[in-house]
Amino acid sequence: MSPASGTEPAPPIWTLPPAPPRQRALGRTEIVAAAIGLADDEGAPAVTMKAVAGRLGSYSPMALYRYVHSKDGLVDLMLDAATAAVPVPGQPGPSWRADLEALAAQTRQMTQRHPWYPVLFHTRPPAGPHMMKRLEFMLAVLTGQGVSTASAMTYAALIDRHILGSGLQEAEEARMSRRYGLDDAAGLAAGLAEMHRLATAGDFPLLAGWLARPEGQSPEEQFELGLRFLLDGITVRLSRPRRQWRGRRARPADGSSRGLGRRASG
Amino acid sequence: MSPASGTEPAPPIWTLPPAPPRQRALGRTEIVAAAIGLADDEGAPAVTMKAVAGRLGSYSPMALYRYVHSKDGLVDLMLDAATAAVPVPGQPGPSWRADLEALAAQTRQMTQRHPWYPVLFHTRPPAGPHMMKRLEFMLAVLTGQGVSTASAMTYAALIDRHILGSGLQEAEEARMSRRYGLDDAAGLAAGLAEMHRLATAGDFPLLAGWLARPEGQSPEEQFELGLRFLLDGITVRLSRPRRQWRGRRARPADGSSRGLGRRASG
DNA sequence: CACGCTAAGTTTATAACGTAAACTCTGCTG
DNA sequence: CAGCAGAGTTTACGTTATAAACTTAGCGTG
Repeated sequence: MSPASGTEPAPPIWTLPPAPPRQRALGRTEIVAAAIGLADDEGAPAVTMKAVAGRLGSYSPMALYRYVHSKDGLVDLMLDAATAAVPVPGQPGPSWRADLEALAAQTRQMTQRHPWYPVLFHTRPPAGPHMMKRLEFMLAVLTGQGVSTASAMTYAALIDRHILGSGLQEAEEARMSRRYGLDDAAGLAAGLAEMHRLATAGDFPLLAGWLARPEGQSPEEQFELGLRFLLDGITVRLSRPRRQWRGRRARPADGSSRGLGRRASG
Repeated sequence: MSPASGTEPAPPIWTLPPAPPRQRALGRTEIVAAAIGLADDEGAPAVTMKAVAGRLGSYSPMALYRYVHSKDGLVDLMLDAATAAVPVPGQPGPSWRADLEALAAQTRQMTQRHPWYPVLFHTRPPAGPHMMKRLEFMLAVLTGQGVSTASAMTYAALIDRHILGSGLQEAEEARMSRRYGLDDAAGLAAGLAEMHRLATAGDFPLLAGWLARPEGQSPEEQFELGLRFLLDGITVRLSRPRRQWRGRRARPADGSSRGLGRRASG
């Protein structure tokens, strides 16, 4: 690199960066933000250590390890950071249903901002602090209506399953749209036509008919409908109290003691 | 390899395999069966081309490519083969609800035999012939009650979302149990205790209380409950017909025409 | 019988991934 | 000034999927 006898003049100093500001540039929050931005832009599989480091400047992939310990650690941080963005009230409000509807809507909006969330969620244990806070709120809302914590756990799990399942499905569709380029009409219609061909070949008239003109509820309507079904079901259970005035004593007959590793957060 | 001047005698011929029966040993079905067995035993990430080839005998990973074209192709075949194992009646029976309950139960049993199924399902487009057959049956059952194909699509999607979501959650728990060795008490309790510590540290009393004695509905009860909620919701919609005597003409006001890439199978 | 074609598998090579271990700076402090 | 610690890089290794070239077995045909 030394210009010992080169014909080129030495490059003017001021064209080079004035000095690498060697003062703890990197940090957990920056790294996680870069990873989230990358996942937002290009999807979950685009999150590689190299790509995240590159997005932060001219860093080597190994530079991240000092801060996030491993890729799984980075994913955990991403998930909890995204969860932190869904607002959770400090206390349940007057209407338990409104509370859960609002939380569900906020969570869904988060998964729409971060389509990778449902994809990565199921690859890691859900033990982040913000996930816990969110779950605690759901439990508070439900136990406030007199059900046991165990039942509240079940209801929360059903709701989160629906939210994440919806997001997962839409994330997959988005992924396929991306694969076939950004112009929908071209490749997407081709894939649809191929499916239609298979459906008619297999003698599936209803499916083929739908594929020929695929109309129906929007993802949004579908989400709302499923959520309504679940909340309606919970309503029935709440209005049929098993013990009078929200009895505090344990109810061992409520459910078997199985399901040790159960989890329910999102 | 020639025993030119070695002191060892030439190995007796009959200790060596008599002759490689070079007559089309491999085939799609064998490969897919091996991959499914591997995934059943060791989980979805254990399915690598090398491992599958090894399970079939002393094959090179590249031997599979002639038959399955790529790993994604192999996964597609695995998914459809597993789907083929859930029995689908040729015609809807007298009770639509019994039909859907039976199909859901059979599907769930399949996902319990193949915990990798929900994991891999969301990585591939659901266009396999047996998936289509299964979906066609659900559509037949529901449209037989007078709803449009579009609405039937929505209901089917909600049910499958619940089935696969349940399986996904349980698959994750199984994965964690495997990671911490097979003896539950040792590592699993430690992980639980760690979560409990975090919950108390974060001031989440309800969650901490539950973690201290984690009891509640079994996964089976949870699944049944969620399914009941969904079917109850669908029941309400069915018993409130929007058109008299299952009108055949299209109902464009049923839902917006959005949701082009929608899919609903399982 | 010799020839060559084709199907079936293997070998080799490449690019990308996560990450352990060793190394190289830089700036501060005793 | 010595050296120490923190920040980042380089190098290296084991995996993964898979393209491309090569090898071998068996069959049919001149």
